[in-house]
Amino acid sequence: MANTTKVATVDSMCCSRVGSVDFDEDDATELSKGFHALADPVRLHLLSLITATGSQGACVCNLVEPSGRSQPTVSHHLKILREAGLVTSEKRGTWAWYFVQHDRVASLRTALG
Amino acid sequence: MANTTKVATVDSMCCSRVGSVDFDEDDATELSKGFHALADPVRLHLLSLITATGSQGACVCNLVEPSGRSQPTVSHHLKILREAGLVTSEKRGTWAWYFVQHDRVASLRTALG
DNA sequence: CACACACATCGACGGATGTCAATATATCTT
DNA sequence: AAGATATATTGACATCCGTCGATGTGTGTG
Repeated sequence: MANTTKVATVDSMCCSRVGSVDFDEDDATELSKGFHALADPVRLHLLSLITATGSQGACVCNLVEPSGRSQPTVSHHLKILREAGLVTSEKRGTWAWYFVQHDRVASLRTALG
Repeated sequence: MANTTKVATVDSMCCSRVGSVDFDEDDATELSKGFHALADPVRLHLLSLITATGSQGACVCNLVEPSGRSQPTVSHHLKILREAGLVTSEKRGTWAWYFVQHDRVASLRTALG
């Protein structure tokens, strides 16, 4: 109980854990943005494909076909994952590479328990 | 890698972990339902309030006012949490009590890493 | 039985979301 | 410079979602 105060929560990311006494509407709003990004099967599949590459990252050109969606749709979902902080991207020539932001994933996991 | 086969995943709940080689569209669809239930600040707040009661559970009558929403809206969100398997409910006289389904929460946490 | 109370369901509304075709932008190749 | 390739953006559309007021349902109380 000692390190559950607002002040003690680190890294600007987030939050009090769900179930904590000081888990308030602001925490809920912040957290819900992260879970919202995970609340779509295409995005979860994309995140899984990117995660499976380890630190190497995934090229968009290798994500479109396995996702079963059009290229613009994949681009749209990757943008949502990026804006939620779950992935980062890097342009390499013509290609775009995506990487998992493990810290953010971990913060969501931690908030659940 | 030895216990990541489909067969080895336990408890009917779910799933291969995100990033696992055999995390497929079906896993993504199943998981996304769980995260969808968490993708709303009101539902996260409700879940937190219920979690904070421990094994005692929370009466709906104690959830409406802190949520800042109308009673029908709270009832709507509780239904979504229930259908996602994150909470259970029990009628006691005129009141309805809600309890966290810790197994389900844990399965979502586990799927994240 | 009649009334009050707690909760669920229904109906409606505005706004958000997932999807794709078309188009724009940027980079590489010849 | 011209074309080819990879990705992002735009626009349109159907569907889904959160919200509330009104109403339904079941339970306890006088």
